Amino acid sequence: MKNDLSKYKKTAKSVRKNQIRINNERRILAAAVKIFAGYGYQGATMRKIAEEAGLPKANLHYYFQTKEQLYRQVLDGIFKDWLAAANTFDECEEPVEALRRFIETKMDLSRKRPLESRIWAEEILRGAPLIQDQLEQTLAAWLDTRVKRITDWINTGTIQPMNPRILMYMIWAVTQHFADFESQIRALNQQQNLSDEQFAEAKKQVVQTILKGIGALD
Amino acid sequence: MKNDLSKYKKTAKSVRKNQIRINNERRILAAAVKIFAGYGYQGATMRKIAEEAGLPKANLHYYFQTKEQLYRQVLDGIFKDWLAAANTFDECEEPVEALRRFIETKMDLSRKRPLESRIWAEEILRGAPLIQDQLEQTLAAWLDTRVKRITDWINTGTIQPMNPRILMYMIWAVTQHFADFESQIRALNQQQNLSDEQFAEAKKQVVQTILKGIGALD
DNA sequence: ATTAATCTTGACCGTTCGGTCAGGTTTATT
DNA sequence: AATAAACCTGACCGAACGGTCAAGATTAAT
Repeated sequence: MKNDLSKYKKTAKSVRKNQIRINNERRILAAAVKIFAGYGYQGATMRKIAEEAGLPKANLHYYFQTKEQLYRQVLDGIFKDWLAAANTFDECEEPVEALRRFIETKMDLSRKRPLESRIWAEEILRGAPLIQDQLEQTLAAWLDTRVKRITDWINTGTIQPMNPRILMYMIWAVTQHFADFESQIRALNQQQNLSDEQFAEAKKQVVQTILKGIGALD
Repeated sequence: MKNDLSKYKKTAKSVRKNQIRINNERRILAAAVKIFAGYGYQGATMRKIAEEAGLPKANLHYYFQTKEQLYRQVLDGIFKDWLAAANTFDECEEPVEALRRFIETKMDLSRKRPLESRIWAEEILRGAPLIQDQLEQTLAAWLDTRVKRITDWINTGTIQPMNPRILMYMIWAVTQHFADFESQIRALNQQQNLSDEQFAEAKKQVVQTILKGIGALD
């Protein structure tokens, strides 16, 4: 039980004590993101993560009992970031601006955190063995409320009739593509990652195409 | 050299002889597609593939020397199918119809061959270590000629100005999403895969949104 | 019927994997 | 200064991996 956290009561003592733990957990998680993104869950090894973190392998198991637990914490962090970004959808009452902000935020997330996007994508690709619950509950609930909002817009004639779920799938697909398929895009762009200018152009065109595609522009 | 194929000269003899080989290679490749799609390259094991094919593991190594060679052949087959489907882009002179057919064919491919799409996606996700050459050469050349066609349409005022590459990325992203993220879509659809009707609706909306989005409709 | 080529397979091999553990070191508390 | 809690880590373990091989079975050619 050397790893049992329940003994940490909220005293000044434990708060200070936690500094080492917090620090090392952060290092390990950052290394895990890199390695899981680069090799996949099965391809990633505790040794590679330990090397990346600059710690002996046994030390990883002191903070995270198993590889799967470490991976779960990585996934949790990604999901939280994703939800935070996705909630930009609610910042605006007006459909065009709400969708524009949502798409732009998702594009920015793909640009800034491609590793996390790839880890998520691989998990889904493998059938979401570890995150099915989150998908069926948290994500499904998130989607349901946004579908209702879009349905309201349709019913009030603000935007044209469509299936809101399919719209959301399209937005997710396109925005995440720039992170998940980065290596393919690079190969098709003279072996160069998209420059900031190219990415800005892509972002603009994606927003424009989708908004115009659902009849929210013109 | 028990696996050297160079000894097969084009005689009646070798043609008949090959029947067993052809048959077993097909079985193994079909099993490999299932296992690679379900577990990823690293997660797939020769034992699992052997079980799926109903053959002893050593027999796999008789037909395919290494796991990597087997995987390469799977990728080759996928790439050929992909190119064949993609060439529907050229069947029509007129932009709306050409794009519509292309999108629909890609959607059908995602519906009928989701496993292959997932294997391809995972390979790209991992940085395309084995298919970089194909991407940089064959796929880049394919894309270049289609970009030229779209540019012609733009220059003649048939469709509105845009970056054709980004359009193609969007089409790939959206169409492949229905195969690659199938498990996520299922989780958001009452744990049910899209029915034929739902998929047909998605296909229609995807075509409609993209074509309208680039100003090719109305 | 004989021979040769091809195909089949259980048993085995070296390597690497995730994970464990005893015992030492550092840090915090009294 | 003494004690306890937390942290650290080299060495080790059983299991599973990709791959090999010798020897037998099957098929085709003569």
